[in-house]
Amino acid sequence: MQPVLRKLSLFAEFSPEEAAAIELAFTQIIDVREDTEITREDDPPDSVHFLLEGFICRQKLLPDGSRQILAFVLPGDPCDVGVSVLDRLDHTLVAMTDCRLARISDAALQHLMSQYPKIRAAMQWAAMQRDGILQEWIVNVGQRQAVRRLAHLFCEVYKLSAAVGLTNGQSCMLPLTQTDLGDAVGLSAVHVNRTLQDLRAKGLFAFGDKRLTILDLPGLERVAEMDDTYLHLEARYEPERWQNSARPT
Amino acid sequence: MQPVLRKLSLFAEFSPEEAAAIELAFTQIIDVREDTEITREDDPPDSVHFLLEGFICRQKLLPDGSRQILAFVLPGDPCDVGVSVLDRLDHTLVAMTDCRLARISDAALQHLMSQYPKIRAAMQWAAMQRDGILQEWIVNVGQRQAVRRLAHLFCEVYKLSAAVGLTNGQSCMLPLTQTDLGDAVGLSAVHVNRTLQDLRAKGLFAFGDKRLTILDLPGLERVAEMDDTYLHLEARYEPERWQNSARPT
DNA sequence: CGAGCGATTGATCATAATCAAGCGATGTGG
DNA sequence: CCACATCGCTTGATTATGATCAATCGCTCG
Repeated sequence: MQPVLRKLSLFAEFSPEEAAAIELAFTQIIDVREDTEITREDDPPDSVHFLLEGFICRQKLLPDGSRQILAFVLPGDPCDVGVSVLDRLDHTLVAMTDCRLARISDAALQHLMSQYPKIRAAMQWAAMQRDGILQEWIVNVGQRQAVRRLAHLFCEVYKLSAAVGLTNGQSCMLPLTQTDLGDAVGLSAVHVNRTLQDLRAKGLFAFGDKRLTILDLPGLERVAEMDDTYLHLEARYEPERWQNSARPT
Repeated sequence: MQPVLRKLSLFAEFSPEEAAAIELAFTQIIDVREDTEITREDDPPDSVHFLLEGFICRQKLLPDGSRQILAFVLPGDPCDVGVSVLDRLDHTLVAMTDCRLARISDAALQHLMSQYPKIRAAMQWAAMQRDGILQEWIVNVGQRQAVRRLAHLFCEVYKLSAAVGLTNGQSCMLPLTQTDLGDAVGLSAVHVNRTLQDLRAKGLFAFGDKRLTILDLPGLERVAEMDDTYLHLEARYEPERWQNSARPT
């Protein structure tokens, strides 16, 4: 199944017509090589990208050269929804692997959503999930200590991957170096290394070869104090809330 | 002017008709007292709130009792847009002062946006600004050291307040204790206290009596390494991108 | 074979947390 | 009206988490 459709299907069950509309909308393909910055300058500013294959980091650089990773983009996720209203982008997208993207014009996306309220609702759900993740990252970096922080990140990535069927057995893609991990959770690479050793010693997971393998998910969740409400993986489309969304109360 | 209209007007100039539509949509008023948790349980789940007066914190509590503040909600800002698609809320809203809110049904909001593309664009702009702020908070908490962190927060609050005319001279509302500040930037209250003393010694601002007074904005911005691109205060509605938004390319 | 990158280790340093106590203002009940 | 409790701010002393600096090792790749 098409990755975007697979992602949105977590929230709503789509009719064949809707599924076809989604598949059709995402036919313009762009391939990007590993380590490329995916800026939008070279691209019409009235379009939006979705990731089909690969792994992307949203990140920001500071004047002193340090880097903060803001989010991971997994296949099926939008890269830059909504940015067309903006004057200037405030972050960078970096391909951590070779990636395949779908480009869609803003107008086409608007059209898709106005034709199919269910698709609009699903896109909104995806945006809410993204916001929830951003918020949880603030919590992670602001409150948790190193071990918990990394464990939490691993839980999150694994659960998101598993939800859209991107796992092989107990493992999922995580093409990051220890330095990258540090930039994601606000720790130095050295400390990440030592913290990973602590965690590995507990036999909760294995991390290497660009993959994360979960050995003991409940154990990892306990260490992470994971409460996955914020991923909203159980949210489902409730038509009665949406079918009359074009009329006021 | 109505706070929501004032906020959205940062992005787009509204016709009298559009302005009237906005004013009309936000007529159902709810008053909330200081220190109240604004949950949505007592309220229809198909509605959304906007803050008209007061100051609200979005926050999350951890199992060990620690708290992370995720965002500030200023007059004119939406409190909970989009949550109607969710199964469960993943954070709490707390009124830091007595507040006045406007409630609007999801359907009415959808109607407003479908009638007026400019209003839809402005709402999307507000959402993008919110996301940008969330991202910058991750950077703040993840990368910056204490002095910079607090300075950055102060710059942000002041600039956002100033943009919507919520400043008196050089001062704006900031009804937080030092403990609250700590929970916002991921520092202990003790360390906030000491850091504030450092900053005060530089004569950049004054903070007390629930207000923040800026004495030297350029100086404060320098300390904060503030780059306010992420607030997108210069973004403006470009009709050519939106007027045909209902048709595909 | 040499260069470069990522992982690893050790040693030292620094930022910020924690613990503990005191102070001043405010508010409340006797 | 006073005694007392509470809250927020402040200060000092100590601790700890994590950063920084520096070096080594293994691996891949040109």
